[in-house]
Amino acid sequence: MTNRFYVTTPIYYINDVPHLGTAYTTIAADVLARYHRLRGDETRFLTGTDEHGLKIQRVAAEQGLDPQVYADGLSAKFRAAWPRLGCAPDDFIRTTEERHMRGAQKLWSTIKDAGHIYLGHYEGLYCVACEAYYTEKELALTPGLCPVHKTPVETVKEESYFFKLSAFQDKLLAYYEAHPDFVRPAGRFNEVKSFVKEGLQDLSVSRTTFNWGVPVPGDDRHVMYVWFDALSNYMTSLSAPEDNTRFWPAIHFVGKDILRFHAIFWPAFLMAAGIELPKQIFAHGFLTYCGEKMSKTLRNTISPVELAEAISPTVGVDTVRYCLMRAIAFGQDGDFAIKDVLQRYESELGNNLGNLLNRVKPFTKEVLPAGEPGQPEADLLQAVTRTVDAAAKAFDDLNPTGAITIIFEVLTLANTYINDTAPWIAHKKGDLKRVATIMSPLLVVLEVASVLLAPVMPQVAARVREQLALAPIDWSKHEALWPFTLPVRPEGLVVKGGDQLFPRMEPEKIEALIKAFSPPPKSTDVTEAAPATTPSTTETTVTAAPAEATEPRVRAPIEAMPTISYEDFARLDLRVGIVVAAEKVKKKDKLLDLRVDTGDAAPRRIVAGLAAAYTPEQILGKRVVVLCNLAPRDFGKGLVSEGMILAASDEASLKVLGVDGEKIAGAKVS
RNA sequence: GGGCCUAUAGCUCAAUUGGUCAGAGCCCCCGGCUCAUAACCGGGUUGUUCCUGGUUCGAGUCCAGGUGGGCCUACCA
Repeated sequence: MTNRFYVTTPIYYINDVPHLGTAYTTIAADVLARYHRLRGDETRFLTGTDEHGLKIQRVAAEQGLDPQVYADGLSAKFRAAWPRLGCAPDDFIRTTEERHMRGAQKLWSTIKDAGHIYLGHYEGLYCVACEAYYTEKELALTPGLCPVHKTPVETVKEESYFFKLSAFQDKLLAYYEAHPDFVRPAGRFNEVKSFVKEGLQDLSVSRTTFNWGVPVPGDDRHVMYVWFDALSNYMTSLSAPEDNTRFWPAIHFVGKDILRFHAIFWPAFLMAAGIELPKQIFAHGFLTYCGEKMSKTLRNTISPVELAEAISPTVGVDTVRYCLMRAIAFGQDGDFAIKDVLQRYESELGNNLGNLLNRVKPFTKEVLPAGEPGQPEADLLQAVTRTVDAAAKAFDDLNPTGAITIIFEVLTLANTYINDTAPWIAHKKGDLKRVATIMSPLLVVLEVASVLLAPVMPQVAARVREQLALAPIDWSKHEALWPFTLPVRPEGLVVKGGDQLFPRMEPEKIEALIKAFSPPPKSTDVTEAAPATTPSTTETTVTAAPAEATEPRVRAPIEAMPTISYEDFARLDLRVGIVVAAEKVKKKDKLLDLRVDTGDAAPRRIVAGLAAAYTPEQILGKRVVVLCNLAPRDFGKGLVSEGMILAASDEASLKVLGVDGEKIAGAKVS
């Protein structure tokens, strides 16, 4: 029986460029796909691009382009990037392709016919960049602005189709229970489970506010929600141009940020359609680069392709692939640092692997008749056999990091073996038979390593084999390793040799690489904006969100709101208030429970989301501006707020409005 | 607030279901070798396994509580 292996990456949204993060996912998928090909498994590796959505439609319009033309250009960048990183997907799907749109519509119709999609209404504040609605509550700290993008949200009311996600809560939990490896690593699975246990709401799965998407079957006014559209790619790729549905179910590689869509929404869609669920969803960790979070600037600056080409035109790509797989335990967060890459290039790849090949060459110019293997030879061959099994087991367990570690251990053993057997002594004596005996297992080590490392470093593997005069790797099935049989080299075979695989870098080159691929200095535009300020008088306030600080600060365009009359304004009962009591609300991180004297008979209670910006002590006694005739708001447990304290906010902080001088409580504000 | 993950040598990380002196690489020191990319091999130094309790014949591993770091989620008039 043929084993099948179907691995997918997310389809990448084309408003971004291919960067280290997406490269990591894609390379990991490629490594596993290559491994399974070697095993002779029928293998399919899918990646692609997600091209629909309001955001693309708008940007294209701004540039005066047809959205399809715009998408064509960006998608092509992704398609071109992967081969340059040694990745060879079997299919590259685009959500704007006819075959995908047809397939997504078919999935939709199946789910609708089964009664799991219904027509309703959705009203809310929408962020174009997120493709998501926000509740007003979610925007309290940044009124009118998306908390993620800091751009204005838009009030949108639309008719919408809904998916009955709520109906699948129990079925999902039951499925999770029955399939303990459905999501890996286990910790991530726990997160998914607890999210589902907290309750699922029906999901709005269509939009009418734009038309750059897959039309809803039978209702052209609607296009599908991007996630419905996007997730279906894993199936639609299998149906066209030829029938590959036998590959289903897939293993989905995803970043942990989009795990929820893959581990909850997607399985629910599939259940609704009566389709088998994915075999597994593997959430890998996030990378930092040289210890820094992946900010927008970093993403744009640090190009994995350019790094690979700068390291070496021949083995740079494989070096990057190797380091990504080796340095970061697959599934965990990790750091990718240029210094670490150069270190591993020299030490592990150069000294260990490259040098091993090099020191074998002088004794194996031609394969000569060998004598009976002694104990050291037998031991080394034993180790090789064990390595093949152990490495395969690691790869099978989606643990490329472990596989690499195991393979390099046998290389160290081989180096030890040469030291111990000292072939140069026999060589000097002219005992060529002894030399051949010693060399024989070393050639086995290198040959086996060339196959085992091929998934990670296909180019390097090819070069090793070329130098050893071995046939190229058979990517449809490399028979010799599984089950493992000792390779026999024909006597008289001339070993080609060749250049060093990983030539030592000049110190100048190392320095230049470190310089070129170090993270750019952090943006200091905030201080630059105030040139008159000398450093000594600069405030040393600790800003609240260090993660955001690394992002370039782009001032969001202020969208003018509709004009109102004076009468409208006069309806606001605005007064000066004095905070006379303040305490934190228990169990609510951001809420302060305040008593404010607004000139009424008694201080009024106001619950305000200010705790992130003010401690009770800081706010106590402050003169603030209060909107007094706002409808009361109940926070539950008897917490009723009878007004609102005006505050100004930007992405950095939140400050209440004050009053100059000593105005009395209750003074009118207009 | 609810939840998840994580903490092991100077650095990066390992330690099958609780079971022999807690290991490896890098760095550093000493020695060996000279085929090889000043490479290779051997030896050595470094640990309160974050803290406090508990279960057990036995805990890095399990339990409870705490601390640091990361993340998911909720409240935000």
